[in-house]
Amino acid sequence: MHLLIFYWSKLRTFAPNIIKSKKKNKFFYYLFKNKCSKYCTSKTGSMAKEIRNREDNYSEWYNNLVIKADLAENSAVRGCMVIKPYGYAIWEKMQADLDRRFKETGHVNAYFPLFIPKSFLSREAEHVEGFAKECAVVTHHRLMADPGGKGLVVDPSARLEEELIVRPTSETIIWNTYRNWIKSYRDLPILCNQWANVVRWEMRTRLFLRTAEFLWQEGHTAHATAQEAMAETRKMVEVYASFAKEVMALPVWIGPKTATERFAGAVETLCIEALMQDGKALQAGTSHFLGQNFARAFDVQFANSEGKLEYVWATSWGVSTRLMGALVMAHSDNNGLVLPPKLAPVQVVLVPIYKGEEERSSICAHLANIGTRLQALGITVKLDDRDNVRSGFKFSEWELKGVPVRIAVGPRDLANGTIEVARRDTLEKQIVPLGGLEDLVQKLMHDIQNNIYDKALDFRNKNTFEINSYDEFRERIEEGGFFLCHWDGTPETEARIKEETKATIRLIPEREDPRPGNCMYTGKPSAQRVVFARAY
RNA sequence: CGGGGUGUAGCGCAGUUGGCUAGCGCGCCACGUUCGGGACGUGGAGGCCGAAGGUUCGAGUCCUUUCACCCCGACCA
Repeated sequence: MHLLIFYWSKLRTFAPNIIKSKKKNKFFYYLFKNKCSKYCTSKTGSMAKEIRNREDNYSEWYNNLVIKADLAENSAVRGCMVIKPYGYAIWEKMQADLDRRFKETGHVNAYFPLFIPKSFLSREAEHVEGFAKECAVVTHHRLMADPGGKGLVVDPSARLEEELIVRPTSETIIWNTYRNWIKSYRDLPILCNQWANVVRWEMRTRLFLRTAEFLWQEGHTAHATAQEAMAETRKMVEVYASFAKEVMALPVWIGPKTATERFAGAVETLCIEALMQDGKALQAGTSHFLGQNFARAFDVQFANSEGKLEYVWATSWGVSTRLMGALVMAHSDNNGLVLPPKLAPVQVVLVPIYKGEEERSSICAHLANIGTRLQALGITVKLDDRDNVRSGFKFSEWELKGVPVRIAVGPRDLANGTIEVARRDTLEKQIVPLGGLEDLVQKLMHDIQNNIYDKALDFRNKNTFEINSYDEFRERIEEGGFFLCHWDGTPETEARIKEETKATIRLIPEREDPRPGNCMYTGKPSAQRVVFARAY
C-alpha cells in the first residue's frame, strides 16, 4: 500500500493534468510499470493485489484477509465482531463435527444463564483473580427518558442489589447448579457441554483471535474420583487434537501447561498448540482438571458407596471461534483463504465461461446438471451464474474465499465433453473428460484435505528447533517457530525468559523417552525439553 | 492502560499557509462493445467531511473536548 501512495503523490506533483483525466488509472499503471516492473501485472486489479501481498505486517494481512474473504468484520461495539454468513457457515461445520465427537464420548448438551451473580465469581480465589480484570458488569435493569431531553439515561432507581457479571466462563454458575444435582455417587458422572457466548473485556482485540465477545463450547463434568476426572481431561484434549488434525487439517502439539500458564482455578491444564505461518504459536483448545476446587467453593459433596461424604472432582474444557483464526492463519496464501474440504461452506464452485445469452443458458444448464451429480455424493456445490462479473473475476473471488475445487466449463469444453478442474491448495488446473467427474471430485476432496495437513505439518516440522544455548535461542526466537529447550522447571526462570524474549512455555510435550539435560538459562538439571514460542 | 496512527460516497484514498459549487479510483445504475484468469467506452446516481463545542466574514482545513477503529506493548483463549 505504501508504494501505491508514494507513486500516487508523485503523479500528482509531476502530472496534475493526468489526474484530471478519466484515464488516470492507465497512466498510473504505466508509471508504476516503469518504476517497479517486478510487481507489475497487466491488470490494475492484480496490481493492487500484488501490492497488498507485499504488506509486511502479518496482523494487517490477517485482518484484511478475514474481511475480504467475507468471514467477519468489526462491529460497532468495541472489541466485538460480526461473523458474516460465509464465516459462520464454517463455524457451523466445526460445531457439528465437534458436537458429534462430544456425543460419541458420552456427553450431553445443556444451557446455563448468561448472568452470574457477582458473589459466585468470588468463591474460588484463583478464579476471581484470573477473571476479575476483564468482566462486563450489569448494574441496572431499566432506562428512562433523559430529564434534559436528550435520549435515554440509566434509571438510578433501578440499581440491582447484587451486580450481575456477564459470564467470562461458566464454572461458577454451573457448579452452583451441580450442587442441587449431585447427592450420591449414583448421580455421577455428569458430562455436560454448553454452546454459548462469553464476554471477556480484553484490552486489545483481534478478529477471531481475541474478541470481547466470542462463541465457544464449554464442557463441565463432575466425577467421583480424581482418576476418572483426570482421564476425562485427557480424553477431551485428545478429542480436540483429532478434530484439529482430521477436520481442520491442523497439526497440534498436546501437553500440559506450566503452572504459570494454567487456567485460573485449575490443578492441571492440558492444551493443544498450533504453529501459525508467521511463526507464532496459537493455543487452540484447553482441557482442565479442576481437582476439587470448585466443589469446595460451591459445596458440592456426594455420598460414596460407603455412605461417606466426599467432594466432587471436576473438569472443564473448551474451544472457541478462535479456531477460525487458526484456520485462516495456518493455511492461507497470498491468493486468500485455503479451506480444508471438510470445513468449506462451498466445496465445489461451478463457473461458466460464455459469450452471449444463448451460450450462457446452455452452459449454465450443463453446469447445473454437473452440480446435481455432485450433490448426489453429498458435496456442497455453488453455481456462480452471475452475469455482471466475468469469469476471471469469479475465479479470483472464489480463490479468495478458499473454495477447494473449481470446475469451469466453456464452449470448448461443451463441444469436447470436458471440464476444467482447478484445486485451491496447489492452484493446479487440468482439463479432464466429464465422464470421470464423480471419482475425480471425491478423490480431490480427499487429496486436498490431506495435502493441506501435510503442508502445515511440514511447515511446523521445519520450524521446530532443538536449541541448547540461550544466546542462540534469543537470536532464533526472532524468526518464530517452536523451540524445544531444557528448562529448570522454576517459574522464576520461565518469567525471566519471557521478559527477555517475549517467549513463553507453550506446553510440556509428552514423549515416550524424555531425555534429561540442563536448563538453557540457568544450567540446572532439566527432566525434559519443553516447547517455547512467541504466542498470540 | 502506555506509545504511535487513522476517521472525508458502499470500499480505498486526495484535499497545500482557512476561500468560491468538496475531488479521484474501484464499485453501483443505464446503454453499447466484450467474455478460456480480476474487460472497455459513453452517460448517470451517490457526501450535512466521526461527534459536540469554540475561533472567524468564512472551517474538511485552526483550537478544545469526546467517540470509534488500526498498529506496537502490558493482559488473555
